Formats: sequence, C-alpha cells, structure tokens
Amino acid sequence: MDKPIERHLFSGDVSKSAKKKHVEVECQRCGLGALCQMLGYGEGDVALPEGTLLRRQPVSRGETIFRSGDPFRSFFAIKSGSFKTLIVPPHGQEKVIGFHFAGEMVGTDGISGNLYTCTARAMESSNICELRLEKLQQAGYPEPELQERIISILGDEIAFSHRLNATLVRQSSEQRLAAFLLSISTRMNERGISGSDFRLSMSRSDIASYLGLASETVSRILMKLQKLGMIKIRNKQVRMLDPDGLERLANSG
Amino acid sequence: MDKPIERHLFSGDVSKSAKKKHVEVECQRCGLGALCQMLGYGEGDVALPEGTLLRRQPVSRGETIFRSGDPFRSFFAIKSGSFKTLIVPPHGQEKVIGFHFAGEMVGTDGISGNLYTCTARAMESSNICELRLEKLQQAGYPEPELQERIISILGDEIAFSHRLNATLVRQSSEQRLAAFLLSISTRMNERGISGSDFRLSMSRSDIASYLGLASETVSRILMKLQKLGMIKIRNKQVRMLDPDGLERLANSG
DNA sequence: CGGACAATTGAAGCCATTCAACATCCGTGG
DNA sequence: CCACGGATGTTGAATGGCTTCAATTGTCCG
Repeated sequence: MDKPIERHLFSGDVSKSAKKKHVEVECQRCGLGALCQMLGYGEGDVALPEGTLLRRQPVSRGETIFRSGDPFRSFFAIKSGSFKTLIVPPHGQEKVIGFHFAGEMVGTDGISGNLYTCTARAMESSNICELRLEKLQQAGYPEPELQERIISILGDEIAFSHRLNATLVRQSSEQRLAAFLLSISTRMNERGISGSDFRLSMSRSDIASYLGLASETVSRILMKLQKLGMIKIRNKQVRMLDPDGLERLANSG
Repeated sequence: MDKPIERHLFSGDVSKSAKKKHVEVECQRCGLGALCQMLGYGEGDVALPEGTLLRRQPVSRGETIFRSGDPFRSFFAIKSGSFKTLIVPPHGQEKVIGFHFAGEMVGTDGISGNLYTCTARAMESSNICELRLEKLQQAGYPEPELQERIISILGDEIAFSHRLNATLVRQSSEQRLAAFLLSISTRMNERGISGSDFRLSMSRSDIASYLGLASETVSRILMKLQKLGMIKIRNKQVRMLDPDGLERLANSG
C-alpha cells in the first residue's frame, strides 16, 4: 500500500567536512541501471553504436543539460551530484518542479511530443550518463525489453507526481516541510546511507519554489521544527531527531 | 460522501441514460483510439483473444471501476460521461487528483508496480471501453507499436502532471480557477465538444479538493469571475465569455 | 578580508479558511 | 404534478496562516 516513491529526494553527499568528495552511485543502484545492464555495461561496449551511451560526463554547478523546448534526445542518469528541474511559464517566474539525485534519472518528460518540457540544471558539480534513445532505435536494438523498462520508469514517474500533488495541495507549510524531509530520509535509507543525517544540496528558495511557499516561510518552519526537537538543522546539514513525530505531523489532517 | 457501489458490468440500466442525451465520443477522437485502431476496431473483432477489448460498458454515477491498491489489469477509455480519480491518504481525507472526460483515459497510473495507485469513480452515468493489457500480451500481439503508443500516453500524462503542479503550487485561487476552466475548455475542444459552453460534471467540493481550496472559495471565485464578465455560470453550466482575459489572469505572476 | 549572496528574524497586511446561516437544486414519494 | 427533505451551493463575518517588505546576520569564494 504505502510503497515509497519519493524518488526525487535523495542527496548523494553525506559528509559535512569532506569538501569535494563525491559519493558515486554504483551502476546497480542507478536509474539507468536496468537499461544499461541490458546493454551490457558490465562487459565493455558490446554491440552498441558509437555514442549511444555516454558515461560519466562531468557537469559543473549551474550548468544546464537540457532546456524546456529542446528536442528530446536522451535520458540522463545521475552518477553523482544533484539536479533540479524547472519550468518557465510564459510570463512568470521559474518554478522548481523536481529534485533529482545520484542514482536517479532526468529527461523522462521529453518522451512526450519529443520535446523536453522542463529545464534541468545541476545544483552542484555532478556526473551523468547519457543514453541516446534514437541511436539505440536506429541500431535496431531489440525493443520490447527496452520499451518495457521505459514504460516502467514512466509509470513510476506518474505515480510519484500524483503523490506529490497530494502532498503539496491543501497541506500546511509544516506538513509540506515534514513530508519533504521524510521523503529525503526514506530515500537515503533505501540507498543504505544514513537517512538521519544528510545534506540538503538545494537552496531555501528552491525548496520554497518546489513546495509552493515563500523562502522565509521555509526558514521559519525549519527553525520551528528544530525548536520542537524534531530535527537539528545547521545550514544545509540536517539531522532527523524524531521521524515518528514528523510522520504524524505530515499525515495529520 | 458517495457510498462505494460495487461494479456491475453488463448491467443494462439504460432507462436512465436514455432520457439524457449522452454525447458519445467517436473512436477516432478517443484516447484508446490509436490502440484500438491498431487492433482493428473498425473491422469487427479480428484476431483478438476473447475479452481483450470490452466495449461500451455502462457505469452508473458513483460507481467505482478500480480502487487504490487493486491489481492492474486494464486501461479504460471513456466513451461518454466523466470520472474522477482520487487517493485516500492513510490518516486523511480523500483527495481528488484528476478529472477525466469522454475521449480520455483512466488507469494509466496502474502501470507502476502493477497496482492502481488511485481510485476511479464515475461522476455521472458513463460508458467505458476496457483494454485488458495482459490478455493482449499473452496473445503474443506484436508489442513494439503497442508499447510505443503506451509510452506516448504515459509521456503525455507526465507532461500534464508537471503543468498541473505548476498551476496549483503558489498560484492564487483566482489563477487556479481560471487555469482550471481553461484546461477543461481546451480538453473539450480537443474532443470535438464545445469548449465555450459546457457542463461541469463535478461538484464544487471536488473542484476544491482538486485545486487545493475550500469549496466556499470555489463558489466565491466563480461568482467573482462572473461579475468580472469573464464567464457566465449557472449551476454546473459554464459559458466562457472572455478566454483571453482568463488566460491573462491565469498567467499573471 | 571583503563583497555578494543566502538565510534568518521581525512586523504588518492580505488572502483563504472556517464556522455559520441561508438559498437552491434535485430525487423521491405521496 | 407538487411537496418534501437531504444534498449541494452561496453568502457573510471573523480568525489565522502565509506572504511581503525590510533589516540584520551569516556564509561562501574570489
């Protein structure tokens, strides 16, 4: 019933004092894993056409890997670091619609209409793998498993969006923040990394935009949760002190 | 709220729906269209295994065609009428997460994990076509085109969810209502139904739940939009008087 | 260090909610 | 056909949560 789908909320960098040390996700835990595996990533480059799978491309902080309206070409898997996706309304402010962390994917929205519908920007220096879908198809690669896998990825994305909508709509700011923190924590535990002590790689205003709040409100609520003894927060470093309390808070109403 | 009513397929409760004129969407404009077309809907039942495509099942108001947690079996296409989809949080109130009209699909979220993640309930007496996916696969039906089509459908769904999120989060109640009306208008037009004069089949509280507002607020704003001369609304009947104005309103900020 | 930017904190104001009363719609049965 | 009653929708007034504006402090990198 309650299977966790808080996929976009994973931070790959746990160490507070270590500076440039990048924790890299193994292929087995990577969002492209099942795709790459199929393509034989373990065995060197099997029969893949040149340039189909571009591994470990470095991306520096603030860099954009695709923009809203760009023609769709690839799925990207994040090997290390983190990204945010955002949309730019015609006459409005940029809005953050997703966070993507090591082991997760970006670019799936481009499938629709062969255009990326949002922009993806690195929140820190990161490494990504790029899978050029059309190259794969041109090569006459056996499609059924590939498509099966893509369908599964897209299906997860939809389920996640539904859950997210429910979290954001008609919930108090405290509930949103609590749910936000919990989903990060959950996600980290799934990776076998401590979900009780982690680093938020995005700014307060990014969180605010994502949750539909003012950045001042995010600050205030985080402080309040700290005063309530539920978390300990210093700058971007977060420690979960009372997950059950947060859970109760997030689900109250 | 509405009482759960068990589903009775093939129950010919035609007498009620015979009174009201039901606009039925042609197969060409239906969400399953491209799927059905592939299967040869025009030609009688070609080589399809029995029970793969169930056409024009009547569903009466308040009936549920699948529930959150049910095993995934089928996509449903709405031939006539309308549905809402909702999720039931562990300790919370039901939340409406989607509206679906004639020509559109429900059940796509079930692809993820082979479970429906939400519940679908008819808002009026409706007719649906059901496509049993596993039957199709068992039959060894050529998958590439089928999957291609499914991928496209799911991709659209994701793009829609992203836009929806952006619409709901951090927008005023006026903007949400304006965007909501425009969205419905657009969808009606796409299906060959008048987008300038239509009937809202859902209640004010359903709209409120969907948009993350109180039902009183929905009432108030609709009245306000009417006073502003942008719409004319009487009960559930809506006429769009100034779409451009609504557009400007929805996109301001 | 110093400067730009991010984050925190305070105070005032607004928008949406809540509670309550009333109106209207609609299906049901007399 | 009309009258009834429950459900749904509208309207008003008061409260409260979030935002906005503004000032201060803190942090990150050159």
